[in-house]
Amino acid sequence: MDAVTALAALAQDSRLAIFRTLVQAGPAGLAAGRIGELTGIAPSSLSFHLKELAHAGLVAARPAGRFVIYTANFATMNALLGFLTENCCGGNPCAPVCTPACVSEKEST
Amino acid sequence: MDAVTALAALAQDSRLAIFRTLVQAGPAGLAAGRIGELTGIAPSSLSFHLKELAHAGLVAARPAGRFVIYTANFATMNALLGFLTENCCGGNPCAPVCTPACVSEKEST
DNA sequence: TTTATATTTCAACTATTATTGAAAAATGAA
DNA sequence: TTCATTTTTCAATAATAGTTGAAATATAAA
Repeated sequence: MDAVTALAALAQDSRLAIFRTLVQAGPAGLAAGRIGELTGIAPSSLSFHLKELAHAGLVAARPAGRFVIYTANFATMNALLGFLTENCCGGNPCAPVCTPACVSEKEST
Repeated sequence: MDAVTALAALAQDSRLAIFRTLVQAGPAGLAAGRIGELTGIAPSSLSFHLKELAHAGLVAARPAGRFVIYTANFATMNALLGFLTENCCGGNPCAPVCTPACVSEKEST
């Protein structure tokens, strides 16, 4: 995982909105068009940003008929959170360092 | 907290290295020059990036003699992590949603 | 096959960001 | 006061990113 790539993917209004929408949608995901409705992003722009998120490994695409279903990649998200807080305070007992924040059904193996 | 601002601040090699160094240094923080030594970033560039991080609320500066001590802002960091995972899977029982990853002494009140 | 729907691709434009080196400001020591 | 150290500011340069609208692709329905 490239943390800078993932962070850059999230560091943008449209993409952050898309990603959070998918996190909240859970492992079932949402069709591209539905994401567009929920976020108010134009199709062209939406496609661009979904690709950026996919490139960063933060979302996955799965064709379903003439729809494309996008889902958040919870493993990447958790890895990113872990990376940010890695070895916090030099490992000294400073806090409850608990990282995984969301685990989809498929990834709970 | 503006999440996009914080993410943008972290979405850059030098700044991510600086921030993680400060997270690991804990609440004691580090002088600017020491951060430069540890990360290999030139003074001018370092000053620029520290300001970006401070603007985003991710680090704080504290003068000490002719040094300036920088510290990570753990509250902002935790708020950011929480924002990313907010209402994960629509609130359904999908995972151990535990967010705070690091709490400095001063912020444990 | 024809039509409608869903999504992606492309080109053009505008705006923002990172780096460098030299100089300036602020503080403390001699 | 004079000198050395630490950090910040400034100007110039080079590279990257987001939006829009029209057209293209692909799948499904009539």
